[in-house]
Amino acid sequence: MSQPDPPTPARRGRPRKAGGGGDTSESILDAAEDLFSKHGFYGVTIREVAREAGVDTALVHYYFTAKKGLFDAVFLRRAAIWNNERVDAINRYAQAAGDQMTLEGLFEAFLQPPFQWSLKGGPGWKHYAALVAQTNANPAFGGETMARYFDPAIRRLIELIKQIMPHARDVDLYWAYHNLSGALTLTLGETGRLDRLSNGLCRSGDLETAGAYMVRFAAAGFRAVCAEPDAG
Amino acid sequence: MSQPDPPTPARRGRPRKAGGGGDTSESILDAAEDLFSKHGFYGVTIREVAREAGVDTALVHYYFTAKKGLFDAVFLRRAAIWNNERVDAINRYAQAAGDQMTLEGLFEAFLQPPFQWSLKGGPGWKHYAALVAQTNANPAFGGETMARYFDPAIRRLIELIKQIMPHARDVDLYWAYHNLSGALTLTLGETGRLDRLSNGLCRSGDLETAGAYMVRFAAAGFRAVCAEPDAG
DNA sequence: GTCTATAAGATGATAGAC
DNA sequence: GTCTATCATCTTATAGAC
Repeated sequence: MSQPDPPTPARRGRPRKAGGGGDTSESILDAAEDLFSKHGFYGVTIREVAREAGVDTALVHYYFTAKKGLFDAVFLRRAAIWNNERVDAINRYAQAAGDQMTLEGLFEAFLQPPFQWSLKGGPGWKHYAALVAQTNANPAFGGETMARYFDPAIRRLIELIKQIMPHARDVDLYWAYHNLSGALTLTLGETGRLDRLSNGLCRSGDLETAGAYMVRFAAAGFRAVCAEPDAG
Repeated sequence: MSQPDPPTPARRGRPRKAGGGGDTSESILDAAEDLFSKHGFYGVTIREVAREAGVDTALVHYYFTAKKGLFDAVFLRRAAIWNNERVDAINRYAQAAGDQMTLEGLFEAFLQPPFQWSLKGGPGWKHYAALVAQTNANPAFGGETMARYFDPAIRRLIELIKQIMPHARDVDLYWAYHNLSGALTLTLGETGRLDRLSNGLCRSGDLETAGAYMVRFAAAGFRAVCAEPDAG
């Protein structure tokens, strides 16, 4: 099973006064991504971002003008990659599977990029996944970006589901997706609540397992919800 | 189908300098509940809470000492009612259904209290539902309260599921619940994202519909995930 | 591009009068 | 219980030297 390339695993140690190129703004984005994903927009100060990035406060304003601009930049940086890869993954699967497509296969393809990156793409991708989850659950910030970048990938997913279940109604599909979306959101947040609830039986950081369950759970859910009505 | 009593629909117009009893602290809680549910802990200032409640800033400190204390009080106020009612609802259902229990019936009972209150319990309960959703997705605040009050109800739910599916393994049940929990969380947030994604075909405020889909989706998901393994 | 210095205002919290 | 007044701190943001 081909895994998506882990794109540019984020740098760990950050050089103060980095000698080389102009990657200062990247350091700032990395730090902001980390902090925003953990504490939300209001829970983070520009000073904290600057300190974490090892740069001066004024530089944050120099590159991103305002705090809101910084947040938008963080959210935008990986949005296209994230969603293009999801679209490519399900398209590749559709092409390869032909009329043997299954919901399970489709969902696996759809979920693999975020899960694999969150696992192996470096800390940046993990933080970004948590940020996406948070933004999906409360689109106060990033609502516009969310719609522009994320919706098309979801619509393409629904198109392909319709090839598998031609009888399914759009309403049913959207409500079904809503259930999947919630599960995905909660999972990418990796809150640790499941660990405690299950007395350590499940670990919310175990994304491989989480993904496998989610695929089976959602596939069955979609089938139940989109089933042909009793009579006709 | 008996609906849970909508307990104390929160007062709408708030009397400045309320003549009567000492319900100042309730006004403060109502205002804080509203604001915290929309903007999170850091996104709300004590001044905003005081203004919304029509009281002085100092009174917030008088009653709740600190901002964190205010948040905890908000989260605690309805936690016991919320969860006791969920436990009662599924116990009543189990009693009534006997060995005719179904996953669908059980989930419907489990979901009804929050959904009905969010719909008909007054604005306070709707705000509280959104706050619970937010806290479940990011337990930075309320993690302890979450565990103490919410976990027992979930454990009871899982016990009853085991009566329906005696073969099911605990790991499978917890991971399955995690999927349901995510869907529930996203739904109670009523973010409006589904409205836009579906071009208005679905409204995230339509909790009746959301609940009906969730029951069918989750029941099928649990069955798929907890199915007896192929061989043995 | 990067830093120092600082403006201009908001924030959580408290002391004390009534 | 409620309000006025205020503190000490932290906030975003900018102007300007290097």
